[in-house]
Amino acid sequence: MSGIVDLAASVGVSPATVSRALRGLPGVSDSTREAVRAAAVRMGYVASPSASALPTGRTNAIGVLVPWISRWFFTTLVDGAQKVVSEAGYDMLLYPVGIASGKPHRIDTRVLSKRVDGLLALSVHPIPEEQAELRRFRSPVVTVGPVTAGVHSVNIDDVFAGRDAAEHLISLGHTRIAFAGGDPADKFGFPVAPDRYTGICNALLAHGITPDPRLQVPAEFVVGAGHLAFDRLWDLPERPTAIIAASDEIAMGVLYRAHLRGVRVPEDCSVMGFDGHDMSYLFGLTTISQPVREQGRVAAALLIEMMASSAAQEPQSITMPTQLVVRSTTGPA
Amino acid sequence: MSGIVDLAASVGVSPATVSRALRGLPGVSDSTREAVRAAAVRMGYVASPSASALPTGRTNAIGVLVPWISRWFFTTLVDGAQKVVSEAGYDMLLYPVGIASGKPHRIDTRVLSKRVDGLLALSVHPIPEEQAELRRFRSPVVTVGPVTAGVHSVNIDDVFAGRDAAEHLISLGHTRIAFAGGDPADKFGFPVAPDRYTGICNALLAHGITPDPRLQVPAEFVVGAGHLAFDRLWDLPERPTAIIAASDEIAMGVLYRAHLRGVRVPEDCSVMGFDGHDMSYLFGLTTISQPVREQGRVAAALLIEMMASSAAQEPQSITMPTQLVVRSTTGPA
DNA sequence: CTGTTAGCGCCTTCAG
DNA sequence: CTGAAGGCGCTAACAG
Repeated sequence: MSGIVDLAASVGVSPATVSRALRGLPGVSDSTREAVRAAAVRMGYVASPSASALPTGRTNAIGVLVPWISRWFFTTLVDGAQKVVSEAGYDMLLYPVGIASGKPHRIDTRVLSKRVDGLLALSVHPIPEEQAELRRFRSPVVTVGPVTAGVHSVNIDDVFAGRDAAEHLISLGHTRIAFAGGDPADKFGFPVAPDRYTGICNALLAHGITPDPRLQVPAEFVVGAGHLAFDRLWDLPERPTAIIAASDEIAMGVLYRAHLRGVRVPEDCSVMGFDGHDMSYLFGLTTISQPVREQGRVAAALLIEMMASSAAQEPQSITMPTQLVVRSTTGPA
Repeated sequence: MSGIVDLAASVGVSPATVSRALRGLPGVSDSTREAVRAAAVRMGYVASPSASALPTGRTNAIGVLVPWISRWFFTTLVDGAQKVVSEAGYDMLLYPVGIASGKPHRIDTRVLSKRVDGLLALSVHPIPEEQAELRRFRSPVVTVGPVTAGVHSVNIDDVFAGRDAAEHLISLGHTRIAFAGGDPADKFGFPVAPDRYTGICNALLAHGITPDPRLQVPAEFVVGAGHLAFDRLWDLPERPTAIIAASDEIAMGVLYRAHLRGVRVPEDCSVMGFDGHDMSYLFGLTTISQPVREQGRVAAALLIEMMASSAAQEPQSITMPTQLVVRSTTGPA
């Protein structure tokens, strides 16, 4: 375990010079710098991040707050961010947050701010405690998903996306359009599914169709939730002619269950989802796709830019476009 | 940003006492400990990891080397490991490794060993440089997947799994059994797909069937690779009656392509995969399932146990069971 | 261009 | 049970 002192001694310079040489700081002659570099490689020396974090106050790492790392949406965001982060020379700390256990993010600003130079918070819940905690964070913060006032964010327009989905079905002649999504037990007001539903309702109303509340059934963002949602909708006295699921994963569950019950898609019922899941094409699923990996990249890039320029910027909200992808699960009413 | 000195002053004790009190070390009176704790909470004090890493040499973090975070297998491993890691109070650093770019792991032992107390290496390639680097690592290392001599590992028996898959098809009367997997361009000898194929061949031979090399077509571990693989197999003069894909994802691609070309599964051709992907049931996919999340948990637990007990243990290899899951994509020949 | 001198914030002997 | 002193490995301000 050679330290900076050993290296300095072996080259015949002071530790300070080694530090300057290796970090590319000015004020070192080319020959000295080269000698130091060569010796560092030869001895396998790398500065200890912990040790240099002390005087500089910079850890050279960013933290990522993730609710469910195993869900496609988050995995893909992290994947997008990771490339940018590692290319910028930062390490990435992954922090699970407690939504999975029915509780919202548990952001412990104190430890975190001593561990990382910046924070990427995915799908932050719009509850005051959580948002306040995020704003209290001393280093730059970027969120992906629901907007937190005073914090930079990358997102899509869920209301618009919902409208687009409904417009597609309406143009196919559907009027009894159901929605599978939203969680009545959610005490934290996570807005994604509700926003998408709002967009749907807006579109219906704009076409003179009154939204039927019975056609809205709850569903978490998992495949399994689609099974139950389909059953509830299909057992209704007046069935829908089309189902919009709050995510592609839910839609996949809907399709599965429909198939099992002998319901033909799209002849008996159209189905569509949101997100543009990598596998949705396997099901021929019509969807409102969003650039998930790209959002991860953009958020990470913004974060890194903020960390570089210490000047505090006006919080900005970057909204990325969504796109209707028509496949074979939607058809005429 | 209150430090340990401020806290100590506010309680009226020395920094040393604060340190002992907060870390639960013996030699502090209950009353003092409580007073310190209360003050810490009140002032929002948490010890800086960087600062305490310096004297102790422990960073309180573990590193995870991941080739492709967005692939289901790795995501699920990380998910399993994460719970264990965070519950043990460690932070998790995610390191992308360069396999994606056609290069093997680039393990920079030097930085890493100053950043983390332990390493979880997923799907390490069996090339000497990489394995040597892993063994050189000073802190505990656990791998998941291919075994590295001298390093603890968690894995499954891929040869056995392959044999099981083939046995299932043979028992259904199949003799022309194809395999979609393996990468001829792989210069690093990643053994998973080859091992599975070896198991298949063993089973065939045990039943007096000579493996036909033309029935083995390459496929990376992605859905898209299944398309091409199916086409190549189905355009053969003598078609197979069953296809074993090296992973469920490849199998999904095979199914998609088969469906597109009007090939009925399993009437015209049986299809099965490996891994037990969360979504494989949606396709009725028969598979050899492995406990992926559990492997992540077990590997993380082993790693943490090693970090706790400084005593070096004999490297062990934990092999987890696989299981045939019969669904509807396999049937009589 | 380079070395010297102080810390960064915490932990850990060793006294008391 | 508690405090004082020294050091972990590196960086930063100041000399030279």
